[in-house]
Order: sequence, then structure tokens, then C-alpha cells
Amino acid sequence: MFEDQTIIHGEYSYCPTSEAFDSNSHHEATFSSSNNSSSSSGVVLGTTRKKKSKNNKRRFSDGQIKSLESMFASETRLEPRKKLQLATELGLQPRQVAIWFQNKRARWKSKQLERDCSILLANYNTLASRFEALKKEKQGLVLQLQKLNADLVQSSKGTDNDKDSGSGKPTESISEANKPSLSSLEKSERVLGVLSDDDISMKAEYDFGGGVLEPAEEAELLSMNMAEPAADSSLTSPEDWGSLNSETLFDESTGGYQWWDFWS
DNA sequence: GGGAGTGACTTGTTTACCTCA
DNA sequence: GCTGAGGTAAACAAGTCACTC
Repeated sequence: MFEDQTIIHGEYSYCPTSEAFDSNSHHEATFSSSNNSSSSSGVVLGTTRKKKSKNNKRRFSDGQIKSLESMFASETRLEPRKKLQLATELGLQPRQVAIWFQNKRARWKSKQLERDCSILLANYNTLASRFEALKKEKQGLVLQLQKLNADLVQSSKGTDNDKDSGSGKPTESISEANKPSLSSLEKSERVLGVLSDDDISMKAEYDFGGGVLEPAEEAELLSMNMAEPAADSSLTSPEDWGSLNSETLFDESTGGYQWWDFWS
């Protein structure tokens, strides 16, 4: 973070007019700017903050802003040497360049947080609605499975009766073996990757629990799924928020793998 | 008149360097 | 000469003010 400290000390010890007026010195300073080459700000600060002159032409020119923006695009933190160079090129005080970069970083971070927040909200809503749709689809499939199961039992009973009437052989072992019990179905579903452990426990609710989940339970389940923290907890630490690249995370235009494709 | 944008400032923190016992 | 404590300077983030448009 402060890897350029050595340079800074060496450089600014010979340049008292630049960063020596840094606000961090906590001294009030008389600040005379060569800003915009056409006017001088002439801002004098006393022990308390004073209003600046109305004649103070404070806005940087379009050219200055353009240069600062392009430099910021390449690096959000300026090396002292580059700061001096840029300040000289633009006819600004190094301190003005430093403050511009500080403000830019702060306001860019704020906007980035807003963007990320809205993107996360939108994707949460998409995910939640998709979850609901999948849940309904799953309910339909479970019902279908139950019906097929019942049909299978029915048909096996019919064939067993035919055999029984002919041989008089005990049928219990045969019927038990042929009976497509739920556990065997579940096993086959698991082999096919249709059901997970959680699915089976949910399915048990559907099949044996006497019906579907209560709305409150559904909501809880939904919230539990949605609130599950990321494995790397990259979004749990504010330190990492700034590094969240929403463009690459959520940009559908890239055509790359999307995290919610897991649901497909 | 009020809100958004922006340049500058204040305050507190972190880090590296220097001095001295 | 080495070491730890204290002082200092510089940079930064966060919050804010003052001003312009």
C-alpha cells in the first residue's frame, strides 16, 4: 500500500510546495494555485474553514479532466513521480492532482457499490423466481412418479396373480423384488443424478409427510438457500467489495458460464 | 430554490523512516 | 552494532463543506 514511501520521502523533502501542504499535516495553509493558467484561486484558510472567493474559477478544464480521467483509467493510484509529471503537464499543483484522484477513487467506489447492489438485487429476484418455478416443476414430477409407481405396483400384482393361479408358488419374494419401492427408485434417481440428498429428504416430505410444505416452511427454505454464504466468502468482507467485478460476474453478453447456469 | 457534480478540506489511521536511549 | 520506543512525514479513506451549473 505504501510501497513508494522511500521515493516519497526522498522526493518531497526537496519539494516543500507540493505535498508539504497536504491536509494531513493538520496545519492550515495558504494555498496559492496556478490553476487553469488563467486565474489564481487565492484561497486563504484561517483557523476555521472560510468561504472561498466567488471569483474562484475552480472547475478544471475539459482537457485537464480528460487527461486525469485517462490516467485514472490506467491506474487509480498515482506514483509520486507520475503525479508530479501530470501536474506539470496540466498546469496544476501536485496537491490538486492528488485530491482529484482521492475524490475520484471515493466517488467511483460509491458508484461501483450502487451498481453491484442493483445487479445483486436483480439476480436475486431472477434466482428466487426460478427457484419457485423449479419447485413447482418438481412437485409435478413427484406426483408423476407416484402415479407411475402406483401403476407399476398394480401391473405387477396382476402378473403375480396369473402366476400364482398356475403354480401355487408363494409370491411374496417375487412381489417384493419386483415392487419398485421408493428407495430403489430413489437409488436409480441418484445414480442418474436426478436427486440429491436434500432432494430425497424433501421428497420424503412430499411422499410421506402428507403433502407439500407449508408456506412458512417454503419461505424459510427459500431464505436458507438464498442466504447461504459463498464458499470463499468473497462478498462477506467489505474489503473485497471494491474488487467485485460485476461486469465479469454478471455480464450475460460475454456468453460465458453463468453462475446460475448451475440450475439449468 | 434545490439537487447533482465537483474541488478542497478535516479527521483519523496506517506505514516507513529517523533518532535516541 | 543491535534493538525497541517514540516522533514525524506522507498517503489514504471517509465524511463533509462550499461552490457551480
